[in-house]
Amino acid sequence: MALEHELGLRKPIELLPHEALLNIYYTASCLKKRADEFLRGFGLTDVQFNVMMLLWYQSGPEGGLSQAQLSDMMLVNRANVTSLIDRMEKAALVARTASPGDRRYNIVKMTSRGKKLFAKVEPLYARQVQEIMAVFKAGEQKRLVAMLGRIRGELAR
Amino acid sequence: MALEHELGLRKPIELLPHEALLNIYYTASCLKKRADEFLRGFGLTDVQFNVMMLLWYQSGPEGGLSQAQLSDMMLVNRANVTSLIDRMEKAALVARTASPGDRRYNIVKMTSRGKKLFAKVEPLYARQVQEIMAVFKAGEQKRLVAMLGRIRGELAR
DNA sequence: GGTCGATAGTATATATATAAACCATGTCCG
DNA sequence: CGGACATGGTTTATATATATACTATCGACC
Repeated sequence: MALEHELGLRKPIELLPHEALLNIYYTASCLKKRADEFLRGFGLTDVQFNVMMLLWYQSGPEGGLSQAQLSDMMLVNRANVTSLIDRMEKAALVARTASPGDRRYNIVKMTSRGKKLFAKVEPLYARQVQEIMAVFKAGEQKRLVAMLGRIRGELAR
Repeated sequence: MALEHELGLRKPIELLPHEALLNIYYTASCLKKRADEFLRGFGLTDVQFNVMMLLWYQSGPEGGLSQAQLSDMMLVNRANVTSLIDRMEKAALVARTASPGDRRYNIVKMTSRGKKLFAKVEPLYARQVQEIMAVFKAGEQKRLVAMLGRIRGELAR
């Protein structure tokens, strides 16, 4: 459906480039809401789940990631990661451990509770993602990925 | 560029549907950051500018929009609009006015300062949007809009 | 070997978002 | 009429985000 109707606008969006931009923006917002709603049932937020996904799939040789690495991989300010990890540590999902060589770093690792929860939730999450994205054939998904990559490339210039 | 490299991931994103989802999510995030950066120069946030755009282009016969209408058009909780309009009112960008017929409503209207600022900023903003989206021809932009609409349609089911 | 600059994490102030509970007002229907 | 229900706005608690300034640590270089 057209964004114009979904938002209940009285008048159409005038410029096509702006309509395209708003489509990206609001589609991301809808996807986030859906993910949050699904994950709330497990006591997680989408951001916290993303941290767990990064720790699960992207951990380095020390068995975790530093807060700075997490902030890079999430495109957020590193100040943000402090409170995020505080909350996740309080929920016993992750733990800060000292880095052996360099005392500036915290290595964030998943706890066994975190791992157990992630192992349970992740397949259900992946299934949802696949169901939603099944509106596209693989070729279309690749085309979408390529288009969005071009926009980010333009933004980075 | 591929998301994998932009985020500095050690391993590729395994599932294409998930890669597509993350592309939407991070592209929106990059667009938001860019808009915020541009608008900060005028003392605005992207959300506040969006409110002004809605008030400018979508105002009803009373010359404004209610907070509930704004929340619908922005896909946010109406609780959120209270503090947003508080801040914008403090900055003298908008004003709450009483609705003639129904005392439950606030009609939010732009102040003359708000209108003057918007009239100055909007053309510059529109130009930026057009420059960024100029990586696509009009036909591609339409295809992108259609694809994203299909995803939201799937989410709404 | 001590100072300088870079890097990691934290603290603070502020903006945006949600959910949930609440009050005031409108509407509808028996 | 009057109670039930719906709607608009606010409040509160909580989560996420930014910018900025601060501390601790590390490395490099004279």
